[in-house]
Amino acid sequence: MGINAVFEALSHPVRRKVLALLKSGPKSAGELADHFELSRPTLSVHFAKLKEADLVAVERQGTSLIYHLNTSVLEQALADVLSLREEK
Amino acid sequence: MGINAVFEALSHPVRRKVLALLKSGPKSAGELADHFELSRPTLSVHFAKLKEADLVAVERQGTSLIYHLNTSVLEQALADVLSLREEK
DNA sequence: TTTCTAATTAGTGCTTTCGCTAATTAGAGT
DNA sequence: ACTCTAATTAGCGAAAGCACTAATTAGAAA
Repeated sequence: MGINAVFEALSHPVRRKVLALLKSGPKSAGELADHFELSRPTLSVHFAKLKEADLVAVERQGTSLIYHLNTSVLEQALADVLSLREEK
Repeated sequence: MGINAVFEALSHPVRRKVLALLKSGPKSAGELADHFELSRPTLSVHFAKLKEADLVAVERQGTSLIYHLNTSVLEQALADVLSLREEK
């Protein structure tokens, strides 16, 4: 996993937009979903991939799940693109 | 097209390794292929995706095709990751 | 033109991704 | 316990990704 999952996660436009939305601050799943014309379950799967790549962190707040952007992991991916270092 | 193709291209480890190899200078398709345990046709398709994303440029030299890294496009992708700007 | 080498395109099979609807889990409020 | 809302997991079908072998294109050299 690791960097592979990160690039895989970044490969889909919806997931990149989710990250962009989180840049301005943490948001609930529903709040994020309102920015797309996709079903909640579909978005939920996208969230799961971002979480798997550790690009976001989740926190429960009552009945809502709040997603946070994990900036450090994103910046690491960035550094890897810059230097074109490869995993493994 | 555009940024979408770039991130799509970056999503596969083989293609990222190709870019890393090109960092040290232009190389022919065969030269690149020697670094992988994949068939030439398979690699050829990977090259095509990198070309489609404009991450590499190709130049014919006799019977060989020489691939060059297109640094500016790569750095643009990098900038996009940094700022999390989204296309469209 | 024939031949050889370098590389790509065509065609196939398998696996993964992605979207949907339906069903399930989790917490809050009554 | 029941119910409502928020969100995820399960299951399915369509589409795309990836690797292979076989066939094709392009240039160099005889």
